[in-house]
Amino acid sequence: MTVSKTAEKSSEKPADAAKGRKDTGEPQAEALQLGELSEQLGYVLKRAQLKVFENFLRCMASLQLTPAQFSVLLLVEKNPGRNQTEIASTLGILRPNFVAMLDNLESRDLCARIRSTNDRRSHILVLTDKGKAVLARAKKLVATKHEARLNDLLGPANRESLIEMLSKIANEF
Amino acid sequence: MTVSKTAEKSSEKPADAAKGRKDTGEPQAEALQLGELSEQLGYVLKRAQLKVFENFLRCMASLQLTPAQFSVLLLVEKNPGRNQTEIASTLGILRPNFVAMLDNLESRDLCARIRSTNDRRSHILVLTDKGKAVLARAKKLVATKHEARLNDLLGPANRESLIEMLSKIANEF
DNA sequence: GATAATTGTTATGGACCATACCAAATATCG
DNA sequence: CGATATTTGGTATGGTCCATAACAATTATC
Repeated sequence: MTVSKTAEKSSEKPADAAKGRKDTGEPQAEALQLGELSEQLGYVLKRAQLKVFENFLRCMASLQLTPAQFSVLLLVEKNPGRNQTEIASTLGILRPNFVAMLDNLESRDLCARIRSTNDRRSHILVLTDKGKAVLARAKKLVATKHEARLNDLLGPANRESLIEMLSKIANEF
Repeated sequence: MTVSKTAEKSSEKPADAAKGRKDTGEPQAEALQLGELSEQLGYVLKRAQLKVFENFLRCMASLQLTPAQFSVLLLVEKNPGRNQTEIASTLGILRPNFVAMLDNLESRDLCARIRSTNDRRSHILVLTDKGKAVLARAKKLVATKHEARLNDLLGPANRESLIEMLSKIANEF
C-alpha cells in the first residue's frame, strides 16, 4: 500500500520549498529566482497541465477514472458504433497502447467490444449501461468539482477565452 | 537511431485522420464528433502542451535541448552557486531523477558540479562558458522561432493574458 | 486468385516519474 | 565530546506512458 500514500504526499510542489512559506525566523537560504522561466510558454503550460490533471484525479477518486479514460468514455458515448482504430486515433492514442486501456474499461464493465458484422476484423465500441451511468456521474463531478474551479479562479469570460486560446494552440501551433 | 526518426514522423495528430483532410470524393467514414471533449480543460490543455513541446523540440533541434534541459540551464544561470537539491526541487524534479539529467548536461560541458567548500556534501551548479554560449543561442531561438509563434497566433495582448492565466492555474489550482 | 492493406494484438524498448535505500558529510543534542 | 538524526548526492528499481516492429485474421485490390 505504498502507492496510495504516495499519491497524497504528491511530489513536492515546485518552488514551494522556496516561495510560499511563512518566515519562521530561521536562517533559511533565500528563495530561487524563477527569472525568465515564468514567462516561458512551455514551462507554465506544463505546470498548469500537471495541476489540472492532479485535481481531476482527486475529483474522480470515487469513480477511479483517469483523464484519458474519461475522454474515451466521452468519445464512445458521443460516437457509438465506431471501432478501436477510429476512437484511438481521434484521441491521439496509438492502437497498440489502446488495447490495455480497453481491457481495463471492459474488465470494469464500462464499455464493450463487439465484433462488427460488416468487417469481422474490427471491434465496435459501445458503452455498457454501467458505463453510461458512471459517465453521467463523472460528468457531474467534473462539472461541479473540477471545471467549476476554473470559473472561481478566472471568471466565466476568462475561462471561455482560455479554452479558446488553448484550442487554437492545440490545432494551429 | 530510431529515436530521431520517430520524433519527425511524430504520432499521428489526433482528429487529423478525421477532421482536416480535403474531401477527395472517396466514401470515407464521417468524422468523429469531439463533443464535450473540446470544452474539457484538461483535454485541451494537454493537447496544447504536447503541441508546444513538439514545436519547442523542433526549434531547438540544432542545439539538442529539451524543454526540461532548457529550464535547468535557465535556472542555473539565474541562480548560480545553488546545489542540486535546490535547483531540482524548484523545477519539481526529484533528486534521483536529476542525477542522470545533470550527467548529460555535464558530459556535454554545458554545466558543472563543484563540491561546495562550506558543505562538502553538496554540489554547487554552474554554467560553463560553453553552457552560457549555448543558452544564449537557445534563448534567441526560443524567442524568435518559438514564442514569436504565439504572438502571431494570439497577438501580444492575448499572449500575455494566456501566460498569466496559466500561471494562476499552476499556482492556485 | 495472388498480392496488398487493414484491424486488433503481442512483444519490446525508451522516456519519465516515484520510491526505497545507501554512504558520506553535517547538524543536533544529551 | 560523542551518539544520533538529518541532509546530500547517488544507485537500484518499478510503474506508467509512448512508440515501433511484427503477426494472424480478415478484407480490399488488381
